[in-house]
Amino acid sequence: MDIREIAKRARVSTATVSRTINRIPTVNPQLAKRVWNVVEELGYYPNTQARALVSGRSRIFGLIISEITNPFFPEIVQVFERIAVQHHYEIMLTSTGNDPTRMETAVRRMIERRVEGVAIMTFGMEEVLLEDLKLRKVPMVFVDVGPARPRVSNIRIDYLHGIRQAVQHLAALRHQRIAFISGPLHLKSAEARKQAFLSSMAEIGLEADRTLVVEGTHTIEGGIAAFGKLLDGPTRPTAVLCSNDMTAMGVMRKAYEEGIQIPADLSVIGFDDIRLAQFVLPALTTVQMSQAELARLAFNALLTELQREAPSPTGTEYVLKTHLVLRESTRLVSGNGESPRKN
Amino acid sequence: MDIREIAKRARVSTATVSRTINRIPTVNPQLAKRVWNVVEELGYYPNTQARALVSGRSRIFGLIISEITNPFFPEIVQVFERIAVQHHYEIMLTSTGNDPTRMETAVRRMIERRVEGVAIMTFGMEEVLLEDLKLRKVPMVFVDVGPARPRVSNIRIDYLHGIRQAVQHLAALRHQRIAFISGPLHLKSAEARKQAFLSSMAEIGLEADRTLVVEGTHTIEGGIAAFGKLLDGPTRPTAVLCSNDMTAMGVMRKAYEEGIQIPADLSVIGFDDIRLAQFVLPALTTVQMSQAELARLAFNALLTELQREAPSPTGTEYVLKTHLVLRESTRLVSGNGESPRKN
DNA sequence: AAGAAATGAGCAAACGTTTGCCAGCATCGC
DNA sequence: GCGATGCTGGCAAACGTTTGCTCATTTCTT
Repeated sequence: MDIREIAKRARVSTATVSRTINRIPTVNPQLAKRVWNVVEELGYYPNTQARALVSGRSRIFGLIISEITNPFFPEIVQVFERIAVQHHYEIMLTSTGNDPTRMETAVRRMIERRVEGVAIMTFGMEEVLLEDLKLRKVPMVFVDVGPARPRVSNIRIDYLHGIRQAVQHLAALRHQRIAFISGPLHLKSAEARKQAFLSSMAEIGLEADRTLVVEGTHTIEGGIAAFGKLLDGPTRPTAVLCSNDMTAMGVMRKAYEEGIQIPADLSVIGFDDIRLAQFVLPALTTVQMSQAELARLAFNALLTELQREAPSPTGTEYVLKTHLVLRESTRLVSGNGESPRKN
Repeated sequence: MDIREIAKRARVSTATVSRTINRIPTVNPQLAKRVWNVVEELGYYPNTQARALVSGRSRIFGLIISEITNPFFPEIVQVFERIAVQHHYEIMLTSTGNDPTRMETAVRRMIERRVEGVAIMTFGMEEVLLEDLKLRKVPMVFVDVGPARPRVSNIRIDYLHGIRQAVQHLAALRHQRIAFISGPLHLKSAEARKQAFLSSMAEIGLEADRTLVVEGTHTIEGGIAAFGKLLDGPTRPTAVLCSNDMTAMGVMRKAYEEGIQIPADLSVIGFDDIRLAQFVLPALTTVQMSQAELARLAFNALLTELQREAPSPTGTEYVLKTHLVLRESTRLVSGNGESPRKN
């Protein structure tokens, strides 16, 4: 059941049917009515691939994330999808697990489907893999890569704002031995968060003890391991700031196992503010980076680039702010703030 | 840069290029080599929409879930996607939030993209909305709807097995006042779980106190509310079995607020075994329903139906077993098991 | 050695739309 | 009343593939 069938039954040409369906205003309302009736009656749905083929527009955006099972991402997906649908776009989703091979095949599949743009929400991926997309002049949007380039936008996260708030909050609660568990440091974003921590500490005259800065993996397991390392280290922190909420959950888990009470014995702050953060016990004080806003920015970046006639020579940069949200996992440092000895 | 370009440069016909790319064995290896070289050199990627148009196969499966932000679903999506890619399928994902309108537009979009099949992993959706898909003879797979029909498969979840284990586990720990927080009862699957609970109780001669069976919403918030109702009720449970893990997390949250210790004062069991269940504090004893397995079953159901020449008149039914996994949130009933009075 | 069968490659017709161009007709200005 | 000007709607050519046929060439059969 195609457009010709409709045309025949409505006694018009296929051109008119096409124009009717696309709501092109030049068609006589009476004819349009005839067409719509037939469309209705037959339950006709236009074939998107034919449309895409001739119009050269697939109406698909690619969305690359690192792991859908990481609670940080579903919200991004949700919002991105919702906006996409509103704009009559479909989204092609892949989680690459930060595996270059999967990344590569994902890019290939996207090109084959002729995506009109792709959002790479993976927080620091080897850009080499995206060469093919650049070649084909597909608009892209990254988060946290260097300066934007023609046709590729960048969303810069203002880590400093939120992390500085977190550090000062901790300082206000008289914490001095503040630990930081970073993400995997080969990710630019992880490095940036760490730097933000370091400079926030310096700013208020607290020296960041080297042994209190350890690397995690942005996972619960990583948090458990990292906090274990901290506990085994020479000085025990009274507070720990984590590079993401999953890591913080790992810390909480490990603390639970070791009989360390949060927030009585230890304050912990997360990063991201995933929805779960508010339901964890105790609810997690964390630095919010709005996933919804991120998704919105990314989609708009793509759309904007698409309707720009000449690509701006420099590309556009967007900024997303972060800020602290207070909940239950931080408290005034206990005792005199002296280092409790390990047993 | 299309297939004609390749053909010209390799001095063959487009037909040969097409056959080469599709690895049709009748083409002379020498020609094939020439073709591949040009393909390589030019970085040619075939246009999927053109392919789909002429071949009549979109190589897309629809995947409908209720809410991607519900931690139960990402794993399904992940596994489903992975298998799909292996089979050179793309997936078109939508979360409907159980909203009929969104469901409707989702179905429409899927038909327009000419999906070859759709998996409805939504645990009980009004089937009316899928009429259009049935009309077009698109294979479908449901979970927990009635008997399978031609072209639509059904995955039946064997709730009884796991829930019976859970109830007996609780009974073995001397619990008598066992509460049950169901899902929203308009969902068939929620109803089925409740029935499984009731019959499991009956089986071991425990009467299920009516005031101990309350309805939740399959969310944390619902769990909080439901457990609140339980606490306000005439008899306090010593254990509560939840219709999903989110609900259980709500119960844990509320218990935390009320100063009720888990598992010391209250045992709680979840359902689903989402990954988070093992990281919650204390780790949640729960009935596992493997999301990976579910995804696998669904994909295979679709694929099988697709390569069946004549649709089996009856449709196929698959079964997914559930079973209890023991963790930290259950314990021998405290005290004498007598009802502690509310204060 | 000659005809039959098998093999391999090309021609061209689809697939279901959109859209540039043209023609028919009505309207308008004078 | 007649030519010029606008509107509408139709014709047909794309879009980039796949694939049924056909035909030339090679290999087999006897």
